[in-house]
Amino acid sequence: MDRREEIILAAEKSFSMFGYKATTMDQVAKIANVGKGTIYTFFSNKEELFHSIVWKMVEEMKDISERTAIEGASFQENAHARIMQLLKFRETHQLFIKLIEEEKELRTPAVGDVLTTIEKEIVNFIAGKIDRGIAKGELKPCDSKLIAYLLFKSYLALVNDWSKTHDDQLTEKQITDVLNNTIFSSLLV
Amino acid sequence: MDRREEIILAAEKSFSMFGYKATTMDQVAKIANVGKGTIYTFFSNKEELFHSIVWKMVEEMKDISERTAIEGASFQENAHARIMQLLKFRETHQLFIKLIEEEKELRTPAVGDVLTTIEKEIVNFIAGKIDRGIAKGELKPCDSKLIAYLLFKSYLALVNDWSKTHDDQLTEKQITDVLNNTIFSSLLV
DNA sequence: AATAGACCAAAATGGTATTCTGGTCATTTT
DNA sequence: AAAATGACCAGAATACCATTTTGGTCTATT
Repeated sequence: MDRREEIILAAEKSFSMFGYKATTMDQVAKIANVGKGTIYTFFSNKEELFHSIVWKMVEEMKDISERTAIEGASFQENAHARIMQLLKFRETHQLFIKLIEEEKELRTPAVGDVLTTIEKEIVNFIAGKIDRGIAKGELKPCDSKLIAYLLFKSYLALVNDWSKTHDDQLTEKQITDVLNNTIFSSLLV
Repeated sequence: MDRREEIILAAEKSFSMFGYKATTMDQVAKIANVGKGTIYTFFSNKEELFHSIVWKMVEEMKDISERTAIEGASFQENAHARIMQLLKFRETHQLFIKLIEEEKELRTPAVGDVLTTIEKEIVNFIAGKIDRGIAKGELKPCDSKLIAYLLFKSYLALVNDWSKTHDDQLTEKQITDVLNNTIFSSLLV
C-alpha cells in the first residue's frame, strides 16, 4: 500500500479528531502503520504535513461549492448558493470544525495562520466568480476583491454571528432579501 | 470630597491602566483614599463597579458620536461620520483599548460579557438613528435592527479587519464609495 | 451611621520535578 | 543500495504543590 497515502489518511483522521496540537507524530505513524521516521521522508515537518492536509480540504471545499451552481440561474442565486455551501462546509466538515474550536480555545498559532490563509483563499475564490461575472457582462465593473471581502464578511455576520447575540437565527429569506437589496443589487448591470 | 465619586474616578483610572483582572479592590481603595469596605457600601461587588464604569464610558461614546452629526447633511453623511466616530473612540479611548486587549489575550469572561453588551448597545444606537430616518421620511421602511447590525459589522470589517489580512489599509473614500453603493443606497427613499 | 482595615476562604501564581514530543540518525530490513 | 524503522535527545509542555494574592465580610473605631 502507498505509504505516502497511508500517512495522509492517518493525518487527516488524527487532525480531525484531536486537532493540530493534540496530534503527535507518533500518533500519526501508529495509525498509518509506519515508522515515525518514514513520515519525514515525505513531509519535512509536522507543519508541512498539516498544511498538506488543510490544503486538500480547501480544494474539496471549493469543489463542492463549485458544483453547487445551478444551470441558468442568476448571478445572485448562484453566488448565494455557493457561499452558503462554503459556510455549511465550514460548520460541517470535521477538520474545519476542529480547527475553529482549537483557534478559539487553544490559540495554537499554526492553526490561526492556517485559518487566515483559508479565509484569504475563500475570498479570492469569490472574487474570481465576480471577475468572471464582470467578464461575461453580467456585472458592473467593480473592485472585486473588496466586494468579495465585504460579501463574505456579511454572510459570516448574518449566518454565524447574529445568533451569538440574538435568541433567534436569521432565516435564509431574511438574509437573501437584505443582501439582494444591498450588495448584490449594486453589482448587477 | 464625595467618596462615591472618588471611588469611580479611582476605578476608571485603574481599569483603564491595568484592565479588569489586574485591577484589585485594594488598589482602587488606595487610589481613592478610602477603606476597602467603603467601596462595598456603594457597589455590591467588583463586577458591579466595573459595569458602572463601562456604562459611563458607553454613554460618553454615544454622546460624542451624537455631537458628530453635521447640520443639514444627508443621512449617509451623518451615519458615516457617526459610525466612524464610534470606531475611532473604540481605538482611542484608554479603557476601551484595554478591554479589547484583555479580551484577546486573557479571555476574562467578565470582559467578554461587557464587550458583547457594548456591541449590542452600539447596534441599538444605530438602529435608533435608522428608525428616526424612516420616521422623518428620509429612509424606506426596513428591518432597522438587521440593517444596523449589517452596517456596523461591515464598518468593522472594512475599517478594522481588512488590514489584518492585507498590507494596505482601505482609504476612507473606498469605504464610503462601497457602502454608499450598497447598504446606504438601499435605504434611501 | 459611616468608615476602616484585619481577617478568611478560595483562587491565582510561581517554581520545579517529571513527562511528552518533534525531529534525528545509526541500525535493520527489503 | 535504498527505504524504513524506532531508540534517542533536547527542549517544550505538564503536573504538582507550597506560597501569595484577592474579593468580599465583619467587628472595631470614629
